[in-house]
Amino acid sequence: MTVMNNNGNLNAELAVPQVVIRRLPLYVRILTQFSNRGNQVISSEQLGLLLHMTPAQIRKDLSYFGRFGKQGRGYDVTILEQKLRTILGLDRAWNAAIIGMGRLGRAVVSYPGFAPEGFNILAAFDTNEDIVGQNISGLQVRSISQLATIVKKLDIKIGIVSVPIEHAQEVIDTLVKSGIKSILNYAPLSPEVPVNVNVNSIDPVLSLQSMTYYMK
Amino acid sequence: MTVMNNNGNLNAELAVPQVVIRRLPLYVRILTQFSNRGNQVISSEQLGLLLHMTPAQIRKDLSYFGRFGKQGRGYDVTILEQKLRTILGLDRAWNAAIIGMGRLGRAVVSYPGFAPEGFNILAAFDTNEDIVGQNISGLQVRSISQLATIVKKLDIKIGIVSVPIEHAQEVIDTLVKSGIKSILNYAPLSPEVPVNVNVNSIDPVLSLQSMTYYMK
DNA sequence: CATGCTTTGTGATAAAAAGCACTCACGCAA
DNA sequence: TTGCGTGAGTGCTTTTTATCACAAAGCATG
Repeated sequence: MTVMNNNGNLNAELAVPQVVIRRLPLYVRILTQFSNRGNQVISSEQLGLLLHMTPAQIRKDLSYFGRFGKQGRGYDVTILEQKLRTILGLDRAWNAAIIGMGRLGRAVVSYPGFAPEGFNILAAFDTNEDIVGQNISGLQVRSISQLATIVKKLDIKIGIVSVPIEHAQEVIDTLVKSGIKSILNYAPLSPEVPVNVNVNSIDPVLSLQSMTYYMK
Repeated sequence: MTVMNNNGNLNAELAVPQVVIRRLPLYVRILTQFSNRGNQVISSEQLGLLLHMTPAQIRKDLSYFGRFGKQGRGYDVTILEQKLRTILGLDRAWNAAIIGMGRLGRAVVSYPGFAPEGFNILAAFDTNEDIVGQNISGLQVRSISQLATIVKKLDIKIGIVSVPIEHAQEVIDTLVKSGIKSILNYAPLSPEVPVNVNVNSIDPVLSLQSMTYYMK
């Protein structure tokens, strides 16, 4: 794709806004459901209805990546799903390691939503020597000192942080040092990471704390 | 506060953007930490450093609610924290009920992050008659048929949904019918709710699925 | 194979959000 | 006191995001 950006530079690949990227998985999910119900074609209007967004936004979002629809008809559900999965890198499996095997960590590894989507937690770590060595949900808990080695050996690309807040930054630093570029963080802080590392935080308390604003 | 909005109408209360509301809990959290370390004053610059955002944005956000700082000095940590807690409605406790006491629900009720922030899960429900009646983490699991009664009796304002996706919409409808206006949803769907009901979804898979885009 | 209906793809426009930069309040020090 | 340095508050500008609206494309139907 050759584009001209607002500085007039040719061939500067137009970056896709992050908001758009964050919506693509929603589209994938709906397409999967829709296809499972036996539908072959879906319009941006139907998608919008299911996702509570305007059809125009969906069409715009998709137009960043190509022309997937047919005028007067809509999108082929299976094809669009496949295209989006490829764009997002969901056409392959990703290996993850989890650090922190306390209550939260145990809940995360036993959550059945990851594996069907191709996210495999292959290794578990902890700093507490009482926990290290235990077998939890089929995972042998290892010492954090082995992190870098195992990350390389098992081709782990994603780090999941489920340690208490006071150890979170330190653990994240260790993950970064071992070459991890993507971190799913369950600890309630805004971690410090290099710009080329991606952190996404799961924080239900923040969600509740903003909802209460509307409850008075 | 008397303001003139962009239609020229007087006395139309300027709505605070939702993005701003979603950032306030972050400020509260940092202020609490900062105060625990014995600091009495914080500048928008320091806050911005800790939260990875520009000082200007923080000042703008706060200016929606009043003038809390002192020029040449910064913000009194304790006072600002208290003001923000009041604005967000965090100066009181909120009662919640959880629906779905499977693996996920058990993990949620045993998560120790809610209570210290004033979110108390006072009741647990399930549809499965094998689970109803059990005592889990000190909560007697009740039948969903009792939801509306208990919501009233215990003054429950928040519903937490941790049922499998196939029951989620139905459970959310039940919550709405029983008068709940705020829902924390752990099921992977975009639920259908009336406009006056607020749903916030916790969805780690979506997070992972957008991170993979940047991992190729 | 024309006609009408539908729905995409996309420039243009509007709305929302973020950031800049300046004024002035405040505190401190001499 | 006065003068200086710092940092809040805010109007204005820029950037980003969302929406509009319409031309063109595809399908169905007769």
